[in-house]
Amino acid sequence: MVRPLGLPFDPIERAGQTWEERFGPAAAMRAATSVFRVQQILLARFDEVLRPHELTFARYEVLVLLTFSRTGELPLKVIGSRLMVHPTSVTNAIDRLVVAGYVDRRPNPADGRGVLAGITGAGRAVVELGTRALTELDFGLGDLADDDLGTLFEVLRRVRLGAGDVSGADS
Amino acid sequence: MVRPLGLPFDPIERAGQTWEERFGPAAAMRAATSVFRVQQILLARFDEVLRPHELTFARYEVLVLLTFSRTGELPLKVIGSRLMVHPTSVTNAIDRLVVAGYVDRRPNPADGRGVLAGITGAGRAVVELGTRALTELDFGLGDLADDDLGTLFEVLRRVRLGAGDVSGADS
DNA sequence: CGGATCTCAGAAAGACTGATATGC
DNA sequence: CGCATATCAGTCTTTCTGAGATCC
Repeated sequence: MVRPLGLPFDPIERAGQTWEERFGPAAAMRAATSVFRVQQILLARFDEVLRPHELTFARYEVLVLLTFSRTGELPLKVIGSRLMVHPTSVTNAIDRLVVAGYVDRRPNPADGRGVLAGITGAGRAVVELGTRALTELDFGLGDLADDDLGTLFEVLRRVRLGAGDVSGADS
Repeated sequence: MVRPLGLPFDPIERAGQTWEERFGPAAAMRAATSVFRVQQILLARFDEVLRPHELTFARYEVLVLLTFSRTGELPLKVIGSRLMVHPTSVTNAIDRLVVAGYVDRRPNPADGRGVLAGITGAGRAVVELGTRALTELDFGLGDLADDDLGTLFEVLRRVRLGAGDVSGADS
């Protein structure tokens, strides 16, 4: 749980004011800082409700991705690409999911170098529980109206597209 | 630097589609996931331009806060509160800033238990460099118009307020 | 005294580098 | 052969818990 600050003022707004006096326009600084703070708040909320299920949010995402595939298994390579995490982080996450019994490793019949992560019955069960917990939590965004959720997604998507999250058309 | 994915589709949008088929409304999930991804992108950009100055973004924030105080020094307690980080994280960050020569520790004359972190001349110089680098980078948000920056800040502020970032009035 | 401030030891997670075995 | 796919060892950063020293 993130400690509520309970400050008598908004620290980001306060910093923005001083910033404008010293350095100039602060709109980008305030927005970027807000992204950091909100990410911290959301991650703390997610990990809190997932901890009883022996999951972190990162590991939960892996399981969701596996349930989304037709066969319940995916090459580690694909997992890393979709979730945008480092290859060694994937190996690490899968290690822990295997220990928890939520996933197992299988050789990739289509590629002798590759490894498939396959979700187990226990994995499918825990995804249900985690999803219910996160949904009840409104993904930490219960203070936002549907309009705001859509706006937030669209604005952030512009940043992601600029970073090369997507190359081609489609979308 | 965050690896551009170059996927032929938007992985978050794709996940959102499957989510709606399986679990229901996906607006909150898409927005939350976007916050995580954009935070990752911004942090990578920031650390990249700050690394030559022996700074991480977290440490840069500490230095900025110090330059914003009249005397150039603040109790560690206040730093943690403003930047919303754990006390031990503050101790750790200050340790490294001291080693880099950007900060020194001073006893707090007003409170024998407390410690003040004071910025040095080298610290003030490096803040200038870091600020210039981040400003040139538009804080990673160069793809957004001023309207978008304001919208992003406002929407995220609603989330922060709900989390207790601010208790009283003012704002 | 109870409570606040800070430090330390230790654990955990994730991100990353560099090297390696294996197979395309 | 060069290249891709893991994995491993090890480092780094941040976060957190629990304990303690110090002082209000």
